[in-house]
Amino acid sequence: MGRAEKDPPRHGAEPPPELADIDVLTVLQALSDPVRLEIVRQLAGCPDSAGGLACGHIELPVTKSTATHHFKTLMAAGITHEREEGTRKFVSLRRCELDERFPGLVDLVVGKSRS
Amino acid sequence: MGRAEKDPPRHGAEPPPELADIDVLTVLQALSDPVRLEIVRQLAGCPDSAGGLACGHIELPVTKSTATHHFKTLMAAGITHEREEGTRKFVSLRRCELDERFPGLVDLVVGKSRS
DNA sequence: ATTCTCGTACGATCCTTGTCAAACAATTTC
DNA sequence: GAAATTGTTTGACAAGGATCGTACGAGAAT
Repeated sequence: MGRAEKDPPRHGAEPPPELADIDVLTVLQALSDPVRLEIVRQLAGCPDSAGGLACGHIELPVTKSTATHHFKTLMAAGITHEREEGTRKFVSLRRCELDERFPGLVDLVVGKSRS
Repeated sequence: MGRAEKDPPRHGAEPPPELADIDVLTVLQALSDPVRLEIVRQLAGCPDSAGGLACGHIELPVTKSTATHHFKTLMAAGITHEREEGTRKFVSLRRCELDERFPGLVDLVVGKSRS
């Protein structure tokens, strides 16, 4: 039947929100979970230079379905960006935008504070 | 009878934690609630010069018992400091210490970001 | 084509926690 | 001393959300 849509990702990938549209509370809530904090840390301190880390390469103490949930939460909060490549997915920190919108936040989370 | 203790606050006031002992996660969790965020904002943008705001003067959309719970949470996370005066209690932001331990955090929460 | 890998979707469960109401305790005020 | 003020404590409750297992779907590898 009529395929009106042109090329939507088969899996429900919602449009990445503008960072300006995101309030602090949402970001804080997203970061207030140990697993998600761990994700952000791995994303921040890695050779993400290219296009982020593959989800499967991020080691987490939870199952895959739970990890999916957390990835979704992070992206909905505007913290991460996702890129699909075949059956694999790459997640990356929206570092520049975060640093501009919320100066110091990423450094804080990553643990760049203290001497 | 023997009053061994010298002057313990009748209400269970736990010792204020050292800021260095507090991890980011705890702080983020404490700040990831709309009511507590509102508290911090009122504390940050007020004539708190003296000794903080009286709990009763902080207007919140919750009952007193709920407010007590939030105040406790904030202090346990090292974000606030409390001072008792008679039957009244004054709450204040540990701004200097926070700024040193978590640079930019308070400004972020208060909304000093964006141009 | 069959199988394997990677991630999603759904449903169920369980734990955390934000919330209130009511009873209580301490201090101030009359 | 009695009443009013201020905040705490406790118990109960509901909503949120973190978690898992299973089933599913889409590419990749054989």
